[in-house]
Amino acid sequence: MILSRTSQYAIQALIYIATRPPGEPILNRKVSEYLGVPTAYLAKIMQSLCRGNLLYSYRGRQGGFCLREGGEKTDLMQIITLIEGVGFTENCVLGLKICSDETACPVHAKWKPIKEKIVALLHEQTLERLAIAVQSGRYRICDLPMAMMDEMGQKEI
Amino acid sequence: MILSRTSQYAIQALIYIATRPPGEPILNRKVSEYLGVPTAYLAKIMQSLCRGNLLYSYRGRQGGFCLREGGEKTDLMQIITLIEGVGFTENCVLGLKICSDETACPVHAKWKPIKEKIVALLHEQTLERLAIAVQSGRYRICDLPMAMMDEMGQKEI
DNA sequence: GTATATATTGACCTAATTGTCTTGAATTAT
DNA sequence: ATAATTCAAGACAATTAGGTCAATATATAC
Repeated sequence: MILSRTSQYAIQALIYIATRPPGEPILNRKVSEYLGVPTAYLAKIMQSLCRGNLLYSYRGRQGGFCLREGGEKTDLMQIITLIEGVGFTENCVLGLKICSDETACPVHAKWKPIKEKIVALLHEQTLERLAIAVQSGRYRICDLPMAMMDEMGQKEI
Repeated sequence: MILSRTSQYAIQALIYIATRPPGEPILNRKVSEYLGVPTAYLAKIMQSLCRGNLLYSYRGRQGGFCLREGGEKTDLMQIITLIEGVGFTENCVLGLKICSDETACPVHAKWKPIKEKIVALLHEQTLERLAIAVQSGRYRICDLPMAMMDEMGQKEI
């Protein structure tokens, strides 16, 4: 698996939050129900995202989570780096501790341009773009069919 | 991390075996010492590679492991698929159970061509090519400096 | 045949990841 | 003030990946 489950949940949650009206806190419980991911686990991930300055959190009634100002400009690379660290793209494919342009594993040279493409892709995918894609109805961030998703939305707003 | 440690060990071991004279069994212990990976753990991985028809194993004195006939044509994609299953490239980046060209996550379309490039690269990297690259002395499959690697080689042959 | 060397097997251990639960702190509505 | 609601924090449990060990089966050398 390319991304850890934790990164996947983080990305899904952030895209979902980005599709909601900004400044209006959304509950962790609602996000987890929507995405179908474990509530308590998502809560910890949301905490990391707060500590990583991607989200604001508010306690008490009317509380919840909001994107920070400018948060729509956050891209997937930032999120993944926050959760998994820089090793995600920097480490050697074969696991060598030392693998650079000078002293390389036999895959290094071929892998490098692909890695750069991956990084470029992850950088160009901002929450803003992803949220718009989802709002268009052509793309999904969870496995529930559209009908159920609408239903859940109606019930709560 | 893109590849699991297990896949990394498997690839390193197979490349190393491919650099040795074919038909001459090499000990698991020697491979693990050369690569600097846990002997007992590598033994289990070698077993998987036997069950996956990439290696032959021989017990008793003069025993060890050999590439199967034509094994030099084995490519990295085959090895990874054997160890991690097909999900490695087929699964959705965001972890959705359902994500195809028809019903997709918002990254799917952009990710697809990159994924294809990764798969193509992994397919063109055969043990034969990788072994030649390592034998040229320009590339490494373990973290030991060349001097120590030579030394280990001398001691045993 | 006996001893030695090797892979095989399965049980076991350890660490990391993923997931759960309980308690506490902060905020708001009444 | 009080009660209700929400996030924060840390302990805990379950699962998986990574790693170890001991007993066994098999082959070879002598």
